Amino acid sequence: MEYSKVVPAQPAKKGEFVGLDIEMMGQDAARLHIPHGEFACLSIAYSGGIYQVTSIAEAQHTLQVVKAGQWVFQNALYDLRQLRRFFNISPRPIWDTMLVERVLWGGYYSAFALDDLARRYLGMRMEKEIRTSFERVAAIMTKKQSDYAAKDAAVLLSIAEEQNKLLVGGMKKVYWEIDAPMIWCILDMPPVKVDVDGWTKLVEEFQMMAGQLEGELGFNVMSGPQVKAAVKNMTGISLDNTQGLTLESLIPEHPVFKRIIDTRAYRKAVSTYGLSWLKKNVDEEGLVHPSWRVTGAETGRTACASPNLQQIPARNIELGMHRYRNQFISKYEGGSMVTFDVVQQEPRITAYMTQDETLIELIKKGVDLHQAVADMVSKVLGRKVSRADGKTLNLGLGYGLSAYGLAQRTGMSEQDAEQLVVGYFKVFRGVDGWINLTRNQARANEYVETAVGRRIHINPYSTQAENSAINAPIQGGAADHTKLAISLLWKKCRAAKIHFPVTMMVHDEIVMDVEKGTVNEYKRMAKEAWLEAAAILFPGIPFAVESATGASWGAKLEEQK
DNA sequence: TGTCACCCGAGC
DNA sequence: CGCTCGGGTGACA
Repeated sequence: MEYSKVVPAQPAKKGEFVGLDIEMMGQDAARLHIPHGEFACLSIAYSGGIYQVTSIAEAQHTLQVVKAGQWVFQNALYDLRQLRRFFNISPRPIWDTMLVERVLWGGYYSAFALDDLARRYLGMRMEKEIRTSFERVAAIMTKKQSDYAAKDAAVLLSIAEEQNKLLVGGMKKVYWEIDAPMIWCILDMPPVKVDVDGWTKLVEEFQMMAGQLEGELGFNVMSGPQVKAAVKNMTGISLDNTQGLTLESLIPEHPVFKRIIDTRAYRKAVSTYGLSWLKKNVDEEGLVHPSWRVTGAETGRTACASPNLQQIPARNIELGMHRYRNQFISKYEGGSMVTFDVVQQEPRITAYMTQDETLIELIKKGVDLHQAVADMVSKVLGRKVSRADGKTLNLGLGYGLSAYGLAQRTGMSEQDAEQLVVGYFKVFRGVDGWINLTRNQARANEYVETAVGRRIHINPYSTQAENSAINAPIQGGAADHTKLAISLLWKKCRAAKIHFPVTMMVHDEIVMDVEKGTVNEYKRMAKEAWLEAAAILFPGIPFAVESATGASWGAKLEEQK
């Protein structure tokens, strides 16, 4: 690998690809998303050659030399987050090979690391073990490591050039208008503050309940075999599986089922969300630094890990599990947590995709959708349909709706489920038509698209192909909406020269941590962002958002109680 | 003792 | 019936 150890002199031409890659020494592999470690080098590849600089000052200068180019990173969040520790970098469009690859091949490939891309586009095998060797603490890089880093930058450049031939039409728009701007949003997301004492007390409470209940039951509720044996012994019932839904359907048969379900909830509360959660995820200042992913799911949804803040308990209010959300508080003196969520996001997107007149009419009227669907299906079937069934239908639609699945989820017979589905399609002809059309498209193209053209590949050999074909454009459309809204809000904040307050993104909800006296300004901007994004992506469909303000993230749930 | 498949369940 | 991340269990080396 031929590269020079001096700062490049020749400025990058406007818009030309510039491969950039940094290496850090002595990092902890478990928390790569939290900036730490020693800067080792910045490698750079462009028309002017391949260079490698080993000091922060040279790195800053190098970026100035290539500032006119189109910067290319593999997982830009990592590199930019590190570089921003040392000097300011103005937001600019970034070609992130990993993110572009997800836009191009979401649902087709499942591996998006640099060596996967190198093999895919260049037929090249990369040596993984050198890459991981950077994690070990060492004073200086070996020649081998240095060569490897330089090669990374050159490879990046070549991959970007290949991807550029493919990124066209709707995919180009999705990347530049939705996904790429999210890089800067995530970089600017502040950490989240947790009330460690409150959390600890909660865990102790649940710990006691778990121990007490499990002691009374006398077996380990987390063990499938033990639950099956105990249930057989106590009730004579042979369980196929021990899932919550299965146990729930048996509650009328014997009191043990409810006890198992509740005990499991307490066990979950103290395992996944126990003291180890605090120890692993909260720093000395009570702050949590999660790892957000611009595109975590094949459908385009974001994802979050270490910890995953998109799965903090909220629903089991009966047992008080939602109180975990009360522990997420403002880090400002007198500050507030402001949540904003989209009301019925997926049904609205379904209405846009299907252009079903009946569904659009219901949304325009702003009625209780679950009840309205129940009433209308009830009318065509000539029998009572509950609001709960209406809700199941609305929700199930987003999952690809099948009578089999509906029956599985609700415990109703497959015949009843089939009847409900038939009734639903009689009422919503446009939805029926769109589903058939979309499934045909999936078969013909092996991909489906969201409203703006995000492509999600569908594996025709998967048994779930039919359902995924329906789910993907709806779930993906919702992801488009949320990400676009967040980037619009980020732009508004920059224009107003105020900090970006979004600490969490939970699919159809954002959570902002705002300083005292700024609630109304942020609320106005967030609402505008949600609605502007909806008007861009789904014109003609009215959208509604709801917000709640309080001392914690749980304010919304406390209101609903 | 460590690794892995599997099951389960938290969120949307 | 869709998409995630993460923990516990039990089998196996």
